[in-house]
Amino acid sequence: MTGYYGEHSKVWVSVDCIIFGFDHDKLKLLIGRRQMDPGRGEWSLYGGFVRADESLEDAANRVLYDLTGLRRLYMKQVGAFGDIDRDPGERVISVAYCALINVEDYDEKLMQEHGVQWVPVDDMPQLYSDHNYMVKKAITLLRRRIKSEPLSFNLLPSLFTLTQLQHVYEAILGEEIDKRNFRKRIKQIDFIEKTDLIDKTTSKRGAYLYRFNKRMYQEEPIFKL
Amino acid sequence: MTGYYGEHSKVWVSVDCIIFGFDHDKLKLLIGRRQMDPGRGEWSLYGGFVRADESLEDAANRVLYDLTGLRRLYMKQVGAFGDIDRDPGERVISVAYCALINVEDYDEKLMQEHGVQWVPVDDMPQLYSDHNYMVKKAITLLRRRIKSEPLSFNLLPSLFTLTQLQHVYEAILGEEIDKRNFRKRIKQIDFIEKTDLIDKTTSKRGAYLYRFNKRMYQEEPIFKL
DNA sequence: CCAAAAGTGTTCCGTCTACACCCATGG
DNA sequence: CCATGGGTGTAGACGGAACACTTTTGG
Repeated sequence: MTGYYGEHSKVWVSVDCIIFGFDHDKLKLLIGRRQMDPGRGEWSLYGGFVRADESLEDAANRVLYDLTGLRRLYMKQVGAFGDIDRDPGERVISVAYCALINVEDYDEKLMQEHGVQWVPVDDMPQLYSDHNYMVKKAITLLRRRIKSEPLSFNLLPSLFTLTQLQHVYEAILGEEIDKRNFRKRIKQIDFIEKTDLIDKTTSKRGAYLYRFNKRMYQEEPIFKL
Repeated sequence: MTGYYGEHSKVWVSVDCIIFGFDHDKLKLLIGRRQMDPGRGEWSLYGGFVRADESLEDAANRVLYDLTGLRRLYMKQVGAFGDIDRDPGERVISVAYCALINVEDYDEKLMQEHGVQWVPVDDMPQLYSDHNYMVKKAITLLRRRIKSEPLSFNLLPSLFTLTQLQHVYEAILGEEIDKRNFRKRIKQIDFIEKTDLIDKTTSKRGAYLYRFNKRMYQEEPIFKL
């Protein structure tokens, strides 16, 4: 290696994935027991080192795919975390990514293989290193973004009821929303389409199923809830 | 080094500083000619490598201090940039930080020593590597933040007129603001204090000077413009 | 027949926006 | 005395928040 920057010291760089799901009306986080030293056995986000031949996004996607078997998930960078002692073993700089997935898409078997599980975000254990801080930042980001970006659909099946959608907003924002006002606003959004399908799993009467029309949104990507 | 993570490859990590100033009613960016290979002579943000004994924030502060001689500047992380080929020399991951400074605080001599200068953000040259992209992200971030955080004062002297303040908002948001509506809103904010000093440099009549009371803001850090 | 979730409008209030003229002063 | 930037108020539009009852149906 006849590099330009040889005199400077290199560091390890990892990516950590903050994976949110939505289940039983709660926002949940996917964590597992750390399988390597240092910190073996502690609750931790799922992560991995960045390889020489991949970008940060690629690394995050690889880690996500490895864990979930899913591709093209919604993903956003939360930030870089670089305190010297953040990792108890070595100096490691980590770039955190936040991903949203529909829990139904996640195969239970894979989950057990990797030893990870869903925990409610408002009842989270202590995590390895600065992972709690990363999660906190990710949630702050989510709360800001959900009002101006159609994120919520990534947490739901492709067909969903308005009640479900409202619960997603309530879970992320951490506050109750008036049903009538909520539905009024949703009706004005033309890329949230009502189907004539009815879901009877949650009530006797049944509720109409809706769908997020991504194409239509992309033609005019304006969203304001 | 008997490390835990020995088998993984390390990478270079740098910080790049996106330094904004406000002058002549325009938002400006501090850039210079790159003094090292590769890319020597190209316009570039000011940056440096992260050392083994400093956090990312420390590194950014060191670079900022080295360049400006100023400490405790307003600074926010913009994000980590890690495309494989982003640096034409080697694989370098860079963490960008956005800083706001009052151009009057910046010694002209230091500026010349480092060969940097202020350029208007809406008339920026092509920059080294992905620096234009970083700047674009930083501006997007600024625009969002300026509505909910009292950032603008970092770009102004400690005493400023309401016209100056309005021009900061206009420069960052890129749109004109109605003078009367603007001043009405400012009056409701109690941590923006009117002094009985008058600035006569910009008009014959003179304009009252105002001051940002940081203490008062921190007691009740709510800001909404 | 009743429990449980789905669905539906109106009123009020506060906030944002548009808009034009007088003031003070230095040169 | 006039050119220049500083400073002020009001009316109408709009959007957000509060609020309660009817419908459907499986068990």
